[in-house]
Amino acid sequence: MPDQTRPPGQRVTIYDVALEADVSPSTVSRAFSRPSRVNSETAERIRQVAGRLGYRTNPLARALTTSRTQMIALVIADITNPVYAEIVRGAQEVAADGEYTTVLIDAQESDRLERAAVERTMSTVDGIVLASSRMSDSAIRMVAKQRPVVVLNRALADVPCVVTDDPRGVRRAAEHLGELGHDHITYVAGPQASWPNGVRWRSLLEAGMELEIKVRQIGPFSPTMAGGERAAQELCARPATAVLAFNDQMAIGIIRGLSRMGVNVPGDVSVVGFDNILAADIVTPRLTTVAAPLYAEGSAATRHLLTMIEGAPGHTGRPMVLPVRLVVRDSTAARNPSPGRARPSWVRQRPVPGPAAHLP
Amino acid sequence: MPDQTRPPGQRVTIYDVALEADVSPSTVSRAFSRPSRVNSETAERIRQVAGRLGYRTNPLARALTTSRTQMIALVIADITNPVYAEIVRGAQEVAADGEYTTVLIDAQESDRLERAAVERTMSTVDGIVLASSRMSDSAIRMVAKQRPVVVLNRALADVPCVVTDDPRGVRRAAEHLGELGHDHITYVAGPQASWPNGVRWRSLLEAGMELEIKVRQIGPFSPTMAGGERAAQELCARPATAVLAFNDQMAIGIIRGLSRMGVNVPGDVSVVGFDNILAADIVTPRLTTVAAPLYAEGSAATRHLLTMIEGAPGHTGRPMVLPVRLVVRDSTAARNPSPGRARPSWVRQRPVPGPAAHLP
DNA sequence: GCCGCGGCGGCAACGGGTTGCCATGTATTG
DNA sequence: CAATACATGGCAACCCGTTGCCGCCGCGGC
Repeated sequence: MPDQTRPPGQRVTIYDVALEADVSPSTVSRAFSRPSRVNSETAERIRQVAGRLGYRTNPLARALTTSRTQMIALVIADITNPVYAEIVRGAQEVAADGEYTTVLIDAQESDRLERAAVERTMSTVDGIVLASSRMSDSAIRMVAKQRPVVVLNRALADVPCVVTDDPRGVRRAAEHLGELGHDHITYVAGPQASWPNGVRWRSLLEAGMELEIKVRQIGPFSPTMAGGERAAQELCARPATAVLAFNDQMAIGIIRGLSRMGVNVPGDVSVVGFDNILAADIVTPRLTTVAAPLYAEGSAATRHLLTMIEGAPGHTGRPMVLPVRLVVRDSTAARNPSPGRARPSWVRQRPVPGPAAHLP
Repeated sequence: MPDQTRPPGQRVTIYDVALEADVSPSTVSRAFSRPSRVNSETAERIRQVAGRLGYRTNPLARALTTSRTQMIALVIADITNPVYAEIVRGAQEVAADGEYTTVLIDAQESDRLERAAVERTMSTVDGIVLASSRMSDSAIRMVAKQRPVVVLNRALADVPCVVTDDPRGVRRAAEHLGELGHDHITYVAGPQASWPNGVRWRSLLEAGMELEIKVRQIGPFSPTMAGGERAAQELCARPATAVLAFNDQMAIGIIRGLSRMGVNVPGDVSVVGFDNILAADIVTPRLTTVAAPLYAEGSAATRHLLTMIEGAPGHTGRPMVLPVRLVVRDSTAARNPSPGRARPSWVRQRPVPGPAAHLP
């Protein structure tokens, strides 16, 4: 009886338990991984002994043969962006329920960093959720070939996807602005590598067509408050009465930038954001925005991933689309009539006509 | 020559490489893990073959013998709280530099959840950073006995700690309010399980003593905007002209709650927060707050952890303390003179005297 | 010519579970 | 009562690297 109270400083293994419970190591193993495969009394006894000895199965050793680590990776574009907090929550909730641990990877808006991190982590996890990936389609497919992958906020053939109904959100925003008398909407673009950015712009184009509202695009800008403030400057050069921003952070930056330059929101310009982050409710004026079901995005994607890991085919047909809704607050208002002037009253510089400029 | 182009669908192992390079598996292993131990030409040849075959060493198998997974865990109290974003950034930066992957765990402000997650993850990681842990001291020590641990935002004997100079921050805030004519400061407490919460209150007590400012405490409240709004209600029952909140989110909630009730900030009440989150700069009025070096906290803690993992003793003497600074913005102002009245002008209810009430 | 030593590579024993297959004993069936 | 099926448990191989130790070889020293 070598291990009376506890083996010295070592970890307790199935061998220790086996010795103590007077069975073979394989039986101990089975008592935990395939309880039906062992007599229930024996199993109970083993569990008792294991509990007494403080045995915990070593996940690495298990993973070595089963190649299942019970870990999934969640890759997000920018942890600094509050939208991801809720997504992470949703994902972790589902993962924890399924006894999975989540490895969070912050890509810092960098294609390169993201690839490197994914590369490094891939072999250690059972599956990957790519939330707002900045990688190329081909890179994603490459990854998907080696591990179960679910892509969030991006549609991609042959890979399971979860997206939000951005076209509908944009449409609702456009309708809202149209009802307020705006006949021209400026889209302030976010990162080109962002898939929703393209969708939102194209949806606006389409909505503009149907609703007979003129649209144009400026940008791209960084999807942050600073990016929004830069956009505000450009907005002065090419004035507008209604702005749809790629996301809330930019929208807030735009409001701040505009205010600093003496432009009144929503008096002179209406601003609509995207995401409905917490801060949208605390800026002045409170931000009208398209709300996405963040938590649901994270949980849906993860749930889907887990079923794939469990062996389900991972239907790659149509992407799963989650509903959005327009939250109307105080940053949008009826268009300033500015009688007798085609351009809003706050224009000081000569408006620059023509299509939007694109930064390199 | 069994594996011409590539073995069917299997992973490439050192055995495949060994066969192809005509050496023994151990030599392949050494070529990667101890290059000096093998002839440089042989090593080069092995590397060539490995490259051609697409060999990647399996981190799990390696971990099994070396018991080093190249992963660390970072446990945070609430991913919804933006302070942690920067901390995570700092930690991940350092970790990535050292070729470590970060497992992020969100404790959701729950002692129980945190313990469970740590328990589950502990055996898979080489070390743990506990940022604002809600666990008990003894639970933390238990964990620290099994793995290298660095604690952030909490001081604890026998465990390496990184903290911010909150006493100094509180002191500066008190001085600032004192200079504005406030002779009474109300501390709005956050979670009791939060270590800094205690420190901040005690520091305020002390500062009040020295500066001859009366202090009291209300709460605890949840460290969120909602918690702040609840606090605002209580503030109406026990009015104050100067408030120090546990953190920025609560401070923002307080401002909103007060505003809604017709109380002017900073006209009637000055509010100071803690952390300097991004939103502090976008509320109206912009929030005066004690700024902590978030990024540095994360990176310092992680750096320390990595040295411990590399075998350094992990000096457990004094905790490492990081400087803070007071950022004065618009939520603090000279005390409303309210001539002829001892209580601020907005008091409608009879003030309740005596020490602060504690919620259970 | 013999000995010692350093460089290099291989053998084999791990690490801690998992699992296919077989042996035993008991229950069921004809 | 024989034959078959099933429930249990053990054996041993395996997952994929890592590493202690040993052997071989060539070289320099005495």
